[in-house]
Amino acid sequence: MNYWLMKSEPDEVSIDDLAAKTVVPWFGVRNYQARNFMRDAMKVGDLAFFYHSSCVQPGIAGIGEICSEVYPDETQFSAVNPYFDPKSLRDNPRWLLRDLRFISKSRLIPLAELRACPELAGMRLLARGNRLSVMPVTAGEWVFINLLMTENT
DNA sequence: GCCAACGTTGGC
DNA sequence: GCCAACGTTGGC
Repeated sequence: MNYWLMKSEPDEVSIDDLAAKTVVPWFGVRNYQARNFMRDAMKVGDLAFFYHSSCVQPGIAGIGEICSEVYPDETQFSAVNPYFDPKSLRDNPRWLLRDLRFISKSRLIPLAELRACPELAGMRLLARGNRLSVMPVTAGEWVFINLLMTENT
C-alpha cells in the first residue's frame, strides 16, 4: 500500500466533481516523473490526497483510491484537446493514466497550514520549486494529515 | 552531451 | 499578472 498526492485544478476536476462522478480518469499528466509514478509505483488500492491547485485556496480537499491499472490517456490523441500531444503515437502512447475513485471529502486544508506544520517539513509537496502533479506521500505524512482532516478549524 | 532559449507550473 | 523554479527542446 502506497500513499500519493495528486493535484487537480478544481475548475477542471474538483473534489465535488470526483464525488459526483465517483470515478474519474486522471487525464492530463504531461510530466515524465509524474507519469512514471502512475505507471511503475502505483498499485490498485493505493490512497491519494486530492489537492486543489492553481486556485483561490490551494490545499488538500479529500481522499481518493487508485482503482485501475495504467492505460493510455485518450486526451493525447485528440487534436482539439488542450492536452493533445502530436508526438504521441497510437501504437506507442507517451502518456498513461489510472482511474481514481472517490473516498471522502474533507475540510480544505490550505497549503499555508501544511507549511506551518513542523511534522510536514520534509513533505515533497512543500519542497522548494516542487511542480510534480503526482507525488508520493510517506505513511507518517499520511497519518498526520488525516488527523488534520478531523480537526474543525 | 552541453547548454541557452523557451515554455509551463503554480503560489502569491 | 508577476515571477521563481523547473522541464523540455534543439542547435552545435
